[in-house]
Amino acid sequence: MIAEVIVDIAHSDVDKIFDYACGEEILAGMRVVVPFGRNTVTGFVMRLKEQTDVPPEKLKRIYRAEEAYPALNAECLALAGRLAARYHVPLALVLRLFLPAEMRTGKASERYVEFARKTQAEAVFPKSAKAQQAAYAYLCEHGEVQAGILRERFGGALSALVKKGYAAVEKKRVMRDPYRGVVGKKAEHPLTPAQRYAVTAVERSDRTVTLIHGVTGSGKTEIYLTLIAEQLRQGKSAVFLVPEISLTPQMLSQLRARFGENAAILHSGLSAGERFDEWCRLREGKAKIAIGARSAVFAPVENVGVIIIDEEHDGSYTSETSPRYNTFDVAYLRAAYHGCKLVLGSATPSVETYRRAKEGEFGLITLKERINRRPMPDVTIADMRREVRRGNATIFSAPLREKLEGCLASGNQAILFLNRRGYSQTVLCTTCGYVAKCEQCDVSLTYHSEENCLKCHYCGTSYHMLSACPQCGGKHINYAGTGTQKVVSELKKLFPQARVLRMDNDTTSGKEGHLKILRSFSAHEADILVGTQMVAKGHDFPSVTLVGILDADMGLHFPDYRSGERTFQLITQVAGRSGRASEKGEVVLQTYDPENYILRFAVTYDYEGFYKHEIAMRAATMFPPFARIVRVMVVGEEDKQALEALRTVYTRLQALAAREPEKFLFFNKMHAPIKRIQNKFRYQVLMRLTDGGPLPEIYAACDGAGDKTTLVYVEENPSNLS
DNA sequence: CGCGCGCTCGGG
DNA sequence: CCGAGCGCGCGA
Repeated sequence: MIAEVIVDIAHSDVDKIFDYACGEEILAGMRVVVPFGRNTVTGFVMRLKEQTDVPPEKLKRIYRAEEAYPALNAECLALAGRLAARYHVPLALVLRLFLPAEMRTGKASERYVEFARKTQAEAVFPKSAKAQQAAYAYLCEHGEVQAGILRERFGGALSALVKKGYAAVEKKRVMRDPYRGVVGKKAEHPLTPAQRYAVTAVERSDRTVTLIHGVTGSGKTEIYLTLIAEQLRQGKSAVFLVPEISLTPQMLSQLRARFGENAAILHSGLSAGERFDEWCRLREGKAKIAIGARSAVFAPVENVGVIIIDEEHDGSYTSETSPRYNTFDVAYLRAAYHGCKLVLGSATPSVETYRRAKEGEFGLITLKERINRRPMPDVTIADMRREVRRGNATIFSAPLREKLEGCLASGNQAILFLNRRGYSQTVLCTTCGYVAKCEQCDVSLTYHSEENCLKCHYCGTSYHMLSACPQCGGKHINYAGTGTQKVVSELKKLFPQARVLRMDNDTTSGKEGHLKILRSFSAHEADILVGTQMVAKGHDFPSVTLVGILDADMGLHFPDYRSGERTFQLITQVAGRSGRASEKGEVVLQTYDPENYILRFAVTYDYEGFYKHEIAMRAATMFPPFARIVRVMVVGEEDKQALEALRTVYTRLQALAAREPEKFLFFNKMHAPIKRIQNKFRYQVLMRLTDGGPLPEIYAACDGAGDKTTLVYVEENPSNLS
C-alpha cells in the first residue's frame, strides 16, 4: 500500500503530500514515523492508495505507527484541508489542532497500573505462610485490587501467590479523572413552557444555526442540557462550548451530575495527563459529550448530534495565535458535515450574529422572561459631571455611596466594577510633563500600590517607584486615572467596617486563583467585591443586591468599531449580577455621558433598541457586518526589517487595490496604535473591504514577506486594535 | 524545518 | 587559493 503523508512540520515549504510505502496495519488518520531527508519525523496519513507516481528508487517505507489507532478520524481529514485553505496555513498546523498537545510533545501518555486478582477459588497455605494467607483473604474480600496496595501491606506475599498460581497480576489502562469524586446534586429542573418551546424550535428548525437570545437568568443552560440529553438518547454525541472563565467547578460538577462519565471536560486547568485521558475517552467513544473552551471545538467525537456555543458574543472564541481560527466557523463546518444543529446562545448577541438571525439565515428564539419572573434590577444613572459640579471629587457618586450604605446595613453584598487594574493608570511629573513609560513597550506604566511599583500591563515588567522625576528632578508626581486598587483603598476609608475583596489579573494568579476569590465571596466572607471585567461573567451570587459600574464610559471611546457593542454587552452582564435570589437588585451606573445611546439602551435592557441603532450606524458608515476590516500586522525585532516587510506587503496589496479599487473602502499603512510591545516594532496595513473583497489574495500577499525576526499575519475584524 | 550545495566575496 | 556566508531547493 501507499500512504499519502503530511509531515508534522509547520512550514509552507513542506506543506505537501509525500508518498510512502506501508503495510496493511497503517490506516488513514494515523500518526506515523517516517524517514524524511536525513531526519526522522512524525507525519499524518491523509489517505491510502494502491499506486504512486514516485519512482521506486525514491519511495521509502513508513517506519511505524505512533499509535495503534488513527488519532485523526475521517471528519478531521475531511475538514482540515478546508480550514488550512480558509486561514492560509500549512495543513500540519491545522491537524495539530485536532490532537491534544500532550500527544505530540510526548508529555503525557497512557497510564497503566498493575492489578492483582485471585485465579483460584480455593487455596491452601502452609501454617507458616501467614502473609500469603492474609493477602489471599484480602483478594477474596476486595476482588481486583491494585498490586501496589497489596505489596505495601503484605510485602512479597503477592509474588508468592502468583508463583503458586493462586493470583495473577495484569497491567490495566487507568484514566486520570480530573473530577473523580465530584458528585453534584442531580438537579434536573422541569422545563418551563418557554424552555420547552425553545428546545422544540431548535430541533424542528430547518436552519442549521439557531440563535437563542435570552436575557440573563432566562434558563438557557437548561435548554442546552436538554438538547444534549435528547441527542444522547438518539445515540449521538454533543459538543458544548463555553468561555474559559465559565468553566467553574460548580458548573462542571453540575454537568457531571447530569451526564456522569459521559461528559469529558477539556480546559486549561487540567494536568497534561488528565487532558490526554479526557481526549482519549472522547476518541474511543467512552464519553459522548465534549465540554470546553474554544479549542474543544476540535474534540474527537463522532456522530455529532448538536454543537452549542454559549455566550456566543464572547471574544475568547477567536484564536489569537496561528491558525487564527474562529470557533463559529469551525463549528459550522462540523455541523454541516454531520448534518446537525449548531446552537448559539447569548443575552447580548454580537451584532453580526443577530443580523444573520434577523435576516432569516439563522433561526431565532427570544426568551424575554427570567425564570420565576424575577424582575431585572433597577438602574440609577449617576451623572458624574454633576457630581463634580457639586464638589464631589471622589470616585463614588452620591447615589452609589447611599445605596452602598443601605446594602451593607441590610447585610447584603455588592459588586463594584471598574475595567482597569492597578492603583492609577499613569504617573506623571507635574513640573515637566514627564510620563513614566515601559522600556520595552510604547505604553505608560501603571502604579501598583500593593507592591509599590510601576508595572507595564503589556509585558508585565515592574519598575521601581519614582521618588523624583528622572527628567527634571521635580518632586511633584501626579497619579492619574483610577484602578481597582485605588477603589479598594477609597472604600476602606469610606466604609472602614466593610470587608472588601478584589478580583483582577493581579489577585487571580495561580491555577485556582479566580475560584478562591469567587468561593470566598460566595461564602459571604466579604461584603464588597471590586473587580475588572472578570466579575461580569456568569457567576451566581444570591445575596448580591447592588452593582456599581464606576466608569461606564471607559470602553466607549476606543478607536474600534465594536467599542459600543462591547460596552453594551459588558454593562448588561455586570448588571445581571445584581438581585439573583429573592431580593430585587439595584445597579448604579456612573457616567460622564448620561445621554449616550449605548448606555440608555443598556440601562433599560433594550437589546433590540441598541441593535437597531447600532446596525443603522454600521450600515451608514459601512462597517462590519456590511464590510470587513482586515489588518495585516507586521511585528519585528528589528525596526528596519519590520519596515522593509511592511513595504513589501504594502506594495503587493497596492497592486490588489489598484485592480479592484471599488472593493477597498479604506486602505492605508501605518504604525500600529501601540508602536512597540516587548521590544518588537509593530506596523499595520489597515483595510476595509466590501463583501467579496480579495481576502485569499491578501493572505497570499503576506507569504514570504516576513523573515526570521519579522512576523506578518492577517486579522479579520479584529476585536483589539492595539 | 534542517541540510547540503554551490555561488560569491574577501583575505592572504 | 581557500574559508566563511548565504540563497536555494530538496525531502517520497
